[in-house]
Amino acid sequence: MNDVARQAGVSLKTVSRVVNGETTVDPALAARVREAVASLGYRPNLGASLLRRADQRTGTIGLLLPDLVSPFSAALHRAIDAEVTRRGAQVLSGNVGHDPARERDLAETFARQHADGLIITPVAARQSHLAPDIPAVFVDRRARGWPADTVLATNHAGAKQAVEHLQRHGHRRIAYIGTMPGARRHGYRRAMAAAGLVKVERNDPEQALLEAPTALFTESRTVTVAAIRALQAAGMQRRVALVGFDDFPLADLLDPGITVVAQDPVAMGRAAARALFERIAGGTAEPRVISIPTTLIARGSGEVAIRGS
Amino acid sequence: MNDVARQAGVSLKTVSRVVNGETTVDPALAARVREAVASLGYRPNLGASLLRRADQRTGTIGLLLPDLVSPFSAALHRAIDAEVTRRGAQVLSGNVGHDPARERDLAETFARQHADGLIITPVAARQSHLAPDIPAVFVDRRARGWPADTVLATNHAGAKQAVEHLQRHGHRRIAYIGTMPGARRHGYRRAMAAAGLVKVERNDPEQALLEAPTALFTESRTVTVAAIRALQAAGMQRRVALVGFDDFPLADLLDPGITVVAQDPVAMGRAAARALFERIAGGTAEPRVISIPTTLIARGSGEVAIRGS
DNA sequence: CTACTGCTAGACAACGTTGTCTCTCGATGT
DNA sequence: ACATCGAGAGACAACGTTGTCTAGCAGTAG
Repeated sequence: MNDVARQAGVSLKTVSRVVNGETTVDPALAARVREAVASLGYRPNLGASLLRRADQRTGTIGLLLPDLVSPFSAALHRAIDAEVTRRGAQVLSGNVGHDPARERDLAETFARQHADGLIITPVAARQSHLAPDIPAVFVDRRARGWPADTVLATNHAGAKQAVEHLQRHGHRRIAYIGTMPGARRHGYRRAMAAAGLVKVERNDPEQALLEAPTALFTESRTVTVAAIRALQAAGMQRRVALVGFDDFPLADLLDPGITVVAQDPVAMGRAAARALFERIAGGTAEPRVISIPTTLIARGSGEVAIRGS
Repeated sequence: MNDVARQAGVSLKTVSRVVNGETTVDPALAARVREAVASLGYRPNLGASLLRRADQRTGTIGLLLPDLVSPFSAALHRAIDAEVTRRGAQVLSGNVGHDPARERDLAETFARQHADGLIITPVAARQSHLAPDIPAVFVDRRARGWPADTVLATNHAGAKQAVEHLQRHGHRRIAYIGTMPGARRHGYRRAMAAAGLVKVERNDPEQALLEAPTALFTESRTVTVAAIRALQAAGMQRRVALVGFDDFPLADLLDPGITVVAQDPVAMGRAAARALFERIAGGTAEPRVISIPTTLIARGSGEVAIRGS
């Protein structure tokens, strides 16, 4: 900035004024300054600026996601990005990859980079490591040890709806496939108990098929795909019904099309971004949970007829 | 830092030493300092540190991708992330979304945040806007106006291989579907010309099918999926052959499985990260192009028998 | 017992920027 | 003609940190 001032023949402070778009500068001087800025390739030092400045905003939002490859995360990212960009800020994202240490490191990095706020799908056991002075919003999972707005799909209701859908199609031996505790599993249990049916819960489709179920309900996209493979390998894709939690691309092009409980990542992302901007603006309301409804999309695999045994 | 020094009863500089892990501090003092740091929730100011510091490294790599939703980008991101993390640095990524202005803004942001380097899939017409003092590596596309290492798939050879594969299966009316100029289209033309066949190039599968081709070669995943839909809609998925450029999840579960020319995003990401670290370390070799081979994966759609017409 | 060495810890300046204060100069009102 | 005012521009300090220099002190050799 010194060099710019020298080349433009003005004081340091005047350069600062021009760079910051203050109006109390003679247009002729301002032009000279801008010219010097361009010719020297001057770039303001964010750190120094932040150091001195009162308003600490950087226009940057940090996004921490556990899995970049998942279409759900990707859609969420895109929705958040759209909403944040619409408000003139930027999203920088980091890949946590289910590693608690990386969640901590990345959050720390964003904090040091003076992100205005964070949107996080928590993977660590507790989130108490987060910087207390940076607003955060959680999405897709609940956090622990750090009260903040949380955006969730209606996991329990969605799972219940999926199982009831299978029950309506006559299924009574419905297996749950998945490895996580949580609302989806709980929704399955609730629906099965309500109908007086025996619960069958397994970690993977191969194990589940040993129990001769007539229908499968899968906890997540990964498991759904594993189940499709297992059914195709056994040639049973038209004999055993399948409903998966979480939609995915090409689900409609498979044969049969895969019936899913679709989340709404666009609405979730938008809600998360909005909640975050409210916090950044100084909102101090009690932390709340925002629920985004799921939708059952019937495509065939969830409606295969039950075999007379 | 002042507060920490006061609480620990030491000087400012000693706190600095402890925070930076210098060894010339009495262990007892260091322990007092660390305790004070923890109890006050002190977080060093990156900006101020960078301001004073000689070594300007931040351990941060910026990644600019055009499309988060594409499995190729996601895989690339993951591979880069793995390689960068392995070297103790972090990746922060931004979604450019095919918008040249956002490419510029995000690159600018990363520059201001003192990223050590950038990995970019260029979308803008020219990359001359990039900060000259920050090493950059391009991946998946060539840049213009900014010489740097570039990692590319063997697009020309891959396309040629795909078309030759179809020719070997007896196809003579092979349509190219895609909208971009470039090496893939050029590879198609080369292979067709070499076999003395008539080129049919169209923007979308519906138009291409009007020409009654016996085989389709699609330029990218998006187009491949559109072609699958079109073929299924017309019930022709077993009569018209299809080879797509770029692999995608579930390609093997479709019926027929989709034959593709697979890129190797893992190798590409790793190569890009390695090239970048060489530049960061001060490598000044002539910019080079690193080619990563593609592989044809036969799954059925590219091998459907040609109908005796 | 003195001079020297080695090591720890503090004082001070400087990094690049901006908030505040002050100065200059021309315009306005009486 | 004189006092007053406002707008534009510069001087200066301060933000939080670290590189450099120096002071203090204990241990060691002569």
